[in-house]
Formats: sequence, C-alpha cells, structure tokens
Amino acid sequence: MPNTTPAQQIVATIKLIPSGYVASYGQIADLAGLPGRARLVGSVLKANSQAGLPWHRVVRASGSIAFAPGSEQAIEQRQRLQAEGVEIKGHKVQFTQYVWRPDLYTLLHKLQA
DNA sequence: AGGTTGACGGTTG
DNA sequence: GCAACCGCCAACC
Repeated sequence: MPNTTPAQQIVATIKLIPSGYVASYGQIADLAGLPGRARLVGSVLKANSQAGLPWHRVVRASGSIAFAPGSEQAIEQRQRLQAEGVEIKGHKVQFTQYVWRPDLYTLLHKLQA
C-alpha cells in the first residue's frame, strides 16, 4: 500500500504478532519501515488503546513491561501474556525465549554469529 | 511559535 | 544492575 501513514504501518505490524510471542517497540518500528522510532510505536499504541490490538504482546527491548510495576495496566498485560503461555519473571518476560522475530532483536550481545 | 512529555532504545560510566 | 545522557518526534500544553 503506497500512501500509508506511519501510524497505519505500525498498527498493521502489531496485528501480526502471534499469540504466545512478544516484540519490542523498536522491532515494531523496524518492521513498519520506521527504524529508530520506537517512541512513536508507544504513542500510536496509546492512541489506539481501544482499537482491539494485541498491545500486550509489545514490551521493551529488555523484556520488561513498559507500564509502572504494580499499575493496573501492567497487571493486565501480565495476565494476558500468561494466558497465552508467556512466562513472566517479576516485571519482565524472557525476551530471548518468547521474541517473535529473533532475527531482528538488538539486545546486548544476543548470540554471536 | 516554543517548551515539555513520553507504552523507547542505545551508549557510557 | 543502575543512572545519567542523548537521539527521536508526535502530541500536548
């Protein structure tokens, strides 16, 4: 689709995350053709928080949940992820274990090639 | 028209 | 692991 806006690209990309997997804000930005714009992903997600998107599958690159620990939303996200079989330790998921696109994650060291 | 904020992320110490 | 910066830039003051 030629004339798609960044927001539309982001929404479309988030819809692709399979149940039981997670992706980071940065990965979504990359896949949407917007490298370096992870913050925009958060902004778009917030603006569409009522649009029925799988928002709970988006976490920080470190695997931690973006919402403040103990907040309503953080608890909600944790429950949704666990319901899909994603294990949560404290405030974060084992990113390398549940990441949707291991070929794109950029966390420290990752796995040397 | 400027200043601040923020569901981020990488670097550096 | 943590904290201070910095780059990013749409959305809001």
